[in-house]
Amino acid sequence: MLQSNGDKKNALGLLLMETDVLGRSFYERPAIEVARSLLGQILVHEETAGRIVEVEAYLGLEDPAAHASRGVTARTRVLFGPPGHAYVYFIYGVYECLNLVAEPEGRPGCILVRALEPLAGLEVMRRRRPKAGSIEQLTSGPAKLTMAMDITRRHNGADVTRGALTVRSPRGQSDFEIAATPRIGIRQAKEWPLRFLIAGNRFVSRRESS
DNA sequence: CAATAGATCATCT
DNA sequence: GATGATCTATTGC
Repeated sequence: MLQSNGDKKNALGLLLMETDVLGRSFYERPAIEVARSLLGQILVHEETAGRIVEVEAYLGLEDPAAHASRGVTARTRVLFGPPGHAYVYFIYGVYECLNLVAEPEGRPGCILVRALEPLAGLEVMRRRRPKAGSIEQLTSGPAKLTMAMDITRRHNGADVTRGALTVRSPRGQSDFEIAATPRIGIRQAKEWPLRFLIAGNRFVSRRESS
């Protein structure tokens, strides 16, 4: 969209002016509801920002694909804590993925943020992801977006209703259709339609799915 | 295009 | 000791 350096710096400032940080009550709801509501919201970390276009809901003990399904461990502790906090886990010895904790304290539902539409700090994102050949590839995957926005395990447990890492809501109305599909990359509960995305958006991690 | 292998380590069995 | 909520490069059609 915006091309010059000056404009890009402005892009983040404008974004902050036009959005409000989502509070605790937003997250203190069933995970599926929070997942759908997160679409179209803006993830902000330092000088970078992106619009959430794809998420997955993970439930509790009843969801065999969820990390929380085996109860409280050192890793899953934050999932059982209060909502509105980040759960960042390390996977495949290489990557980190960002989740947002939902549901009232004691219930471990969470939302995996799978793809963003880059809105601010594109220059920085490109530098952090030199292998991305196009803007579409910058943040179109759960580990791509954490790399592009420098979200790491140091954010595990961070409160996203305040501080450096936040989710913000645009004031205007958003108008888009939500598609639901099975979740990606799991072995258990493969068919559950808990992946939600903005229909037709070109920044989602996969075009087609079934 | 689609399929697959390799990277590489925290976490849990 | 095996496995994984992924990405990338490479191979093969």
